Amino acid sequence: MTSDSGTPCDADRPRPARPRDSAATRRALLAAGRELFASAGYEGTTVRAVAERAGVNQALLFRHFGSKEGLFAEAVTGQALDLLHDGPAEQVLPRTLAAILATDDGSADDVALFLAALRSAGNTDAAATVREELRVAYGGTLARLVATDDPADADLRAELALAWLLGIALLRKVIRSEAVAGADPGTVVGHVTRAVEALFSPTEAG
Amino acid sequence: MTSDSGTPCDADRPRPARPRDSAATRRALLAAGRELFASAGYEGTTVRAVAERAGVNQALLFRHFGSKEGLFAEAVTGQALDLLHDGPAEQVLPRTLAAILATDDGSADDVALFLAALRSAGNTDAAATVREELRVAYGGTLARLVATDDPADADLRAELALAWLLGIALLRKVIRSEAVAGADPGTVVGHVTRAVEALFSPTEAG
DNA sequence: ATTATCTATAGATCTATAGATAATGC
DNA sequence: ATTATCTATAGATCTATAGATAATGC
Repeated sequence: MTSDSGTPCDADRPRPARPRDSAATRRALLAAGRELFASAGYEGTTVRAVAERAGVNQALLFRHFGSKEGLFAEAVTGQALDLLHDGPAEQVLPRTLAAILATDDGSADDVALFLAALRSAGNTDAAATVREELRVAYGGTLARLVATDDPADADLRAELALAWLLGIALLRKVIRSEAVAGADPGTVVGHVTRAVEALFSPTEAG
Repeated sequence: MTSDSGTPCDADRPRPARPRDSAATRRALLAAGRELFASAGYEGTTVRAVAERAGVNQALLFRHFGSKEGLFAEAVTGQALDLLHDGPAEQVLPRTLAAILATDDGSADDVALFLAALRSAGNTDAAATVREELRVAYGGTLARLVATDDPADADLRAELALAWLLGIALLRKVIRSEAVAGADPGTVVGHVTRAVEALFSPTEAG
């Protein structure tokens, strides 16, 4: 039943001969990786899915990044720390929170690092590196906003605030709670800010 | 080099003939599943690893639970809601927090539900069910502690508190932050309680 | 001639099942 | 005779690689 000449069905084009653009291929793989890692985690993302989403042959992923871990590291590391330095340090928390609440599922660029860190089971070295980078950068910035003499206590309170950001991202993106997802972002920021002020202000005892 | 008779090496015992105890096998699989799902998530846990940890043949897992998802559902669902009802509702938050901070890696029984929900990539129906169950049960209990007239706002604030618990569990168990992991549990509970009081108390506007 | 892209497949998992073997209950 | 346990393996992935094919640069 296979006609010898022509065969106009889509299945056996002789290869569409993609435009030769190494840099664009690399960018496409990075973008696709960020999206999929963010939405499905490291283990839930296959290299085939990344390549398909990028519109690129699967073998090119290995040519460019060596391994799945290599792609993960380059795609995610350092990605969303932009948010941390994208304004005054005093407003890191509302700024990050707004980004978490604003992004839709299409391009989760800003919070990709958050979600990838959350959802990657973490047996991977690359995932552990990403999480550590996130923790140190955010924790350090937040710690300077805490009103206390005790450095250890400042670190603790800062990381408790970071934990809240992570948890809210989780509830919003993974658990998809309607209460959080459907709420007015301004209201959420207001509540969280008020509570974090209590967390960061001096305790009555000290 | 293989001796014909005897061969005292461990490798070819004729099968140790495990004690026949269907109920014990089932319990062992459930316990092993809880531990591994909690520490590695759904996708990071293989049925072989569960069976090995349970000291049970891998095929028995399917005999008892039908599938990996079946085991996950039975192992995790309804597991740690005990914590929710294990004392006065007013103290759900410090009680859960104390459990999150107290458990060591060996037997993460009480917070297994939290962690399994966190780390399972969620494409699984069973994982989504677990997360939803957790959200509804905790959210509902916490919402009754919020001082506000607006039900929608009470739900929102309650789930923000739940998000915090999830985030703290994440930072403690997955990211393994030393600041949170090494802190005195009482101190952590104090900080969080103080901030949540601000979150749950009436706003100045309303 | 060099370099990007694609084909085809090796090798290592992992879930799940069919059917053999051994222990208990009657 | 029934039921728990075990062996062995099918079938479907998934990562990674070796080497063929086609497009660009000189």
